[in-house]
Amino acid sequence: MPELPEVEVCARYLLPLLRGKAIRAIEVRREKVLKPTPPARFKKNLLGAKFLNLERRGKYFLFELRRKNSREKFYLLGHLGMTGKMFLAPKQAPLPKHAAVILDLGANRFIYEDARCFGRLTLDVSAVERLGPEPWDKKFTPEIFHQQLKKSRQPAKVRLLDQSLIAGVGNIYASEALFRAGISPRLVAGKITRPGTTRLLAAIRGVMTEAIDCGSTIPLNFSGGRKSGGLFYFGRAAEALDYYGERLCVYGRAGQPCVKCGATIRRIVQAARSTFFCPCCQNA
DNA sequence: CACCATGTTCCTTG
DNA sequence: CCAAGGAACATGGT
Repeated sequence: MPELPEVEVCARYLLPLLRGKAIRAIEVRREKVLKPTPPARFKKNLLGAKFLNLERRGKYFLFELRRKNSREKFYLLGHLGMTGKMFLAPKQAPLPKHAAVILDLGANRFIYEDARCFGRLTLDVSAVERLGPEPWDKKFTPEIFHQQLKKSRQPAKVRLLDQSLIAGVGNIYASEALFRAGISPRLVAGKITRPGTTRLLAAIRGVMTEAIDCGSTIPLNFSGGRKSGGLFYFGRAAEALDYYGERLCVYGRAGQPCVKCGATIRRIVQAARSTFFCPCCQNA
């Protein structure tokens, strides 16, 4: 479930477990996820390196490492794509079916698993350079947001998915933020009013913050994992949906009554992706 | 079998 | 050159 909040929650979980740990061995089962870094270079660079820090930028992880006998830091970029998971597990635990990369850290293994392999674990960090500001960036004011939106004739929902406009908004939270702001997903981005833009930015920040807070309260563990054996927070387990699904006002709720006005939530397709909204609350 | 899925990149079109 | 649209990527769940 990787949009900005899920990546943030995962980063907070991973950091204390990774910090100070050295990579003793590396197994790459799906070379595709390293792209464009060649597997040989990936291994050569990472083997023996130690994790110093982990930051999140948009939906990306930036792992900071340093090689043995070197003062020079370097970065590893991670992205979960649609189905990626990154977690630590005891060395004796069975590996998940779709383990793509396994890093031996001693007692534990860092496991990146990804059924669809849309994610990445790579030395090519260039993707973050193309990202727009973080939602909470003080310099990203409603005025600047409005200026950017004005240039576009795309529907508001589609515009929000552009990571170069604002980093981290994905298909779920785009619908949720527009609902909270009372803006129709079909409204042309350039026609969003100045007050609407202020509401939208506040709504994006609000839904993201609440999702992070919610995710942080979920007990992360491996033992409860069933088939995947991973963190149930990232899986399809009923518990995850209890925590996660019930917080969403419109996403995945087509045909159900709006929590605010009772009108029927609709599903439409925009840019080949589902959008959910309340036709009554989001008329602007 | 049909359809759906949390994302990004690349190619084409206008 | 730029904005926008759509396909591709690979697999699993319902």
